[in-house]
Amino acid sequence: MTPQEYVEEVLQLVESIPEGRVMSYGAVADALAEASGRNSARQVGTIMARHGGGVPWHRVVTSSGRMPPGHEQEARQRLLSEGVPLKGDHVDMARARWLPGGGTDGRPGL
DNA sequence: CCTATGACTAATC
DNA sequence: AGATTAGCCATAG
Repeated sequence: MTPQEYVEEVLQLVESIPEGRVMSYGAVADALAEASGRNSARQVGTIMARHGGGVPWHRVVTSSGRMPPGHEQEARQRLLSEGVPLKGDHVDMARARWLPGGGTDGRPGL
């Protein structure tokens, strides 16, 4: 698994995130750990910073629901437009968190 | 090989 | 709830 292939995997997963849902960097890293062998939230963040253009990067936030520095306003706008549950200036991770392969919405209970 | 860095995370204060 | 600290880990020099 070359670094660029890992990047492709990350981008692919990010694109698979449905509207109104988000994933944390750690979740992305964890989900791709199976397909890539590595896992680290920082890695995913760095990859998004470099290659995040072209995918709905705003659907990827920190575990606290914070948005990438320098794009807070941008991300907030997009998330709001897509119906992502926001909690003031950050994403309501309790509701917006999404996991791949969870079916159509992946939301357990609630 | 060692050091520095970063769109992270979790624990404390 | 915001700020700080320490841990983590791959990439780049």
